Amino acid sequence: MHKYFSITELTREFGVSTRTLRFYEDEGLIHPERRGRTRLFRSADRHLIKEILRGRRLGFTINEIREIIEIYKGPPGELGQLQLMMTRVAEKRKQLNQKRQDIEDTLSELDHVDEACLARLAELRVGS
Amino acid sequence: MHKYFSITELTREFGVSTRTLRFYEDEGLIHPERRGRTRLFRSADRHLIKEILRGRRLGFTINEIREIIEIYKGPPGELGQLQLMMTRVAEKRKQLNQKRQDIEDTLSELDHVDEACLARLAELRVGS
DNA sequence: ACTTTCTTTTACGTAAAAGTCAATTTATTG
DNA sequence: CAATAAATTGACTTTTACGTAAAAGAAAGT
Repeated sequence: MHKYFSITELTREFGVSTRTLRFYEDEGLIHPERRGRTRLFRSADRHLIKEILRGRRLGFTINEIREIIEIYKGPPGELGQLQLMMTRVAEKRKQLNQKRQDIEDTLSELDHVDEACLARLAELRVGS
Repeated sequence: MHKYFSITELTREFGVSTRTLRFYEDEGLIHPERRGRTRLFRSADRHLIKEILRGRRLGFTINEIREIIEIYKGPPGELGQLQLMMTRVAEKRKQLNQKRQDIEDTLSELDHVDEACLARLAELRVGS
């Protein structure tokens, strides 16, 4: 039952360097345990790394990723904090919707390009 | 019929600095005309800027954006080039689909957070 | 015990994408 | 036409997100 992951295990799984994982720790995004000086990653850390890399693929900065991770930490007890959090969630959702729209637009332009390519191919085959 | 846009007009429209637009020109992404030394942007440039910023929001690098823009320039005549281009289109589509999946995943996690917040709010209102 | 492999810390380096500043030019307008 | 505003280039700086190298401690196989 493999309780811990080593750093290289995770670098191999996710295709990142040890430097990157240590950097994320420095940034306070993950908090692996220690045996002596060696880092021991648990599956919670592993899951967080997934989230981080997902954010990275979407072009979020480390700070934005940090915000998202903070959000995941679950709802706080106090009313004011709750309302603040819901505002933040709405904000992130807005950013994500914008990105989604950007993706749809780009994909549809790629579709046009593809069609144009196919048309040109057909022409070539006929031997224009 | 407003044939040209000035640089500041476009910086205002898109919320970027003049330095940024000049940077994109240096990178060969846009090619505004010149009257003397002053840049004159046409709507084609304006449209390109939109594409660039869209790519930027999605976390593409300048080089990746350049690739996308190259793709938009329309299908080439020669067969080999055509096939190469279709490969590139497929590649970009793959990246975009990954990003879209990332967005869906993140949005659905935000939904969970939101629900948790609402639940907690309800509790508070009852006065737990 | 020896070697190999992993891991650590510390510190400096770097590429990308602009920001900032200074010194000019050019354009506009009262 | 002098003044002011807007635009230019060029050089230097900054921020982000790591890369890389050095030096050394620890673990594991032979």
